[in-house]
Formats: sequence, C-alpha cells, structure tokens
Amino acid sequence: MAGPPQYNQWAPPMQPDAAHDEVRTIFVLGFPPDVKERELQNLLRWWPGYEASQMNFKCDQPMGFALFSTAAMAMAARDALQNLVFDADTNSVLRAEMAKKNLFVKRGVTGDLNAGFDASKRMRTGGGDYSPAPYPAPYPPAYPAQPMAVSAPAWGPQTYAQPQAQYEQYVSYPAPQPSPVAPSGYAPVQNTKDNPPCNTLFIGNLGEAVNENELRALFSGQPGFRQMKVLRQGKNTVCFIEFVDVNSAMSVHANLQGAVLSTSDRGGMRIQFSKNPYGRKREGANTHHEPGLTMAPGVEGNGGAEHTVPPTAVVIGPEQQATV
DNA sequence: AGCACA
Repeated sequence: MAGPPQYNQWAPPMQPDAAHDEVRTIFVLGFPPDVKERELQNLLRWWPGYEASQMNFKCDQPMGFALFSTAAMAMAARDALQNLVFDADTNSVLRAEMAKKNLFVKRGVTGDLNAGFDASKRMRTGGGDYSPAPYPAPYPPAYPAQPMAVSAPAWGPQTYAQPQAQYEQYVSYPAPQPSPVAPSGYAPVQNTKDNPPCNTLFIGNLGEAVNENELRALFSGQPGFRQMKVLRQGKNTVCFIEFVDVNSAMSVHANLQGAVLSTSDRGGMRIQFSKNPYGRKREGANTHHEPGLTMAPGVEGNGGAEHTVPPTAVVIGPEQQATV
C-alpha cells in the first residue's frame, strides 16, 4: 500500500560503477510486522556477496530488500532464504524473489558529501555493524517484484533454521550450495512416534509417483546433506537422508516438515529421525562405540558439538572477525 | 505410521 512515496527526491544519480545493471537485489516477504531493519541485516550480513539491505515498512507488510555483489550471489541468497521460518511463534515464513530493480544504496545521507559513491563499499559484507545505525531510516525501495502477492504458508517449517555462522573459522569463499528446490507448499502432517534426533532422516508420506530426482533436488541442496537412499515399498516410497551432523538433520526435520512436492498426493511429507542412522553400527559389531557421533546433544553421548559443518561455511572477512 | 545401507 502506501503508494509510491517520495521516490523522486532520490532520483538516482548515475552511479559510475553501475556497470552492474544486472539485478542483484532480492526481495523478501513474510516477516512478522514487528521485524526490525537490523534483523534483516543480521540475517544476511554473512552471506557471500552481501552489500546492503533495507526493510521497507511502508506497505501493509514489511518488505525486505538486499543487495548483493552479483546476480548469482543474490540468487543463492534468495534460495537460501526461501521458506525459512523467521519466527515460528508468528508462523512467519520467508518468501524471496529477485527484485525488479536494484536496491538503491544511498550515500552520504549524514551530510557527508564526500562519502559519495563509496558508500556501498562501506556497507560491503556487513560493514554495518552493531554501532548506531549505519544508515538512517528508510531509503527509497526498489519496487518489489510482486508488491504483495506472496503470502506465507499456514503450514511449514517449525523452527528457525539459519545457516550457522562459523565465527571462529576462516573459510574460503564458499561455493553457494546447490540451490534448494522450494517445496510447492506445506501441509499439516502427523508426526507422532518420532525417534530421537540423529544424523539421518526418514521421509515418509510421499506420493506414489515420487521419483528420486525430485527428492534429490530438494534434499541435496540442504545444508549438511551427505547422501540419500530411496526405498520403494509398493505404493509406499520412503527415503533416508544422511547429514553431516545431527544439527543439520534437525534443521531440515523442522524446515521441510510437511513439505509438499509436485508428486505429493496425500499431504505433506512426514520427516522423522531414522531408527537406524547412517554411521551407527548394527548391534554388536564394533569395538569402540561412539554414540555421540550420531546422537543429538542431550539425547545421549556428547552429541556432535565438536563437529563442524564445512558445507555450510559462511564467509567472514577479517574486519568482521575483529568485531565479532 | 512405511526404517536400508554400512
């Protein structure tokens, strides 16, 4: 709503480095009404290529915009945000798309006439920080790709699963994950009789027509994915997904619970922890058993707290390391 | 409401 605000007064002066005319801005919907601009920044600031972001509250629901260094990076971020449960309590599930236009990064708003075209560099990779607002209130937003067409599904992921920033670890620039394929939606699913958290998920309640490609497209892009196996049992197909650690499995367990695939014909998929996780030896056969390798923290053993998750690596520049 | 493979 709130029709076009004062866009004119910010008529975009040609940016010298605007060789970037490709759209490298994402548009995010689904935030709860009380979301703060800072939350968007903190959500994205570790993502490769993040340059700046902005939350627009002018419409009936908050709209987030984030600018990345390249279109590819923006798309990777878009896919990573897709269906993310931002707040389980308010059932806020994010929807991300490429924006129609790039976020316009205002410079020198504070009267710093000199800051000029370097403003974007100041903000690069979260140059914002926890200090007083790196840039003042609302900037003119790029027009949303779809002003408010998208709404969060009533059912979906149940927890907030955010790629874990690895603060203590230096990682080379990560290749963005294979883009997770967004489920077409979510449907309620009964999930009583689950098993204790472990590194392997059991996927049930799949449609009769599911195929492995479809499952692989969805799961192989999930952080921490290691391998999967599809098992057909007549009309029933089930699937096992191994993750590098319990936490990764738990995220997907929550995030994709009830996900509906194109082939789903009986509601959303049911995701449970497997009775027989990968990596756990069958009864007897081993000498130095290490239950902690596959058990969740608190369930048994020491629970994988010591495991790192290379595939989810997030870039951290030296300047951030210093401030974190 | 279905749990294989090491």
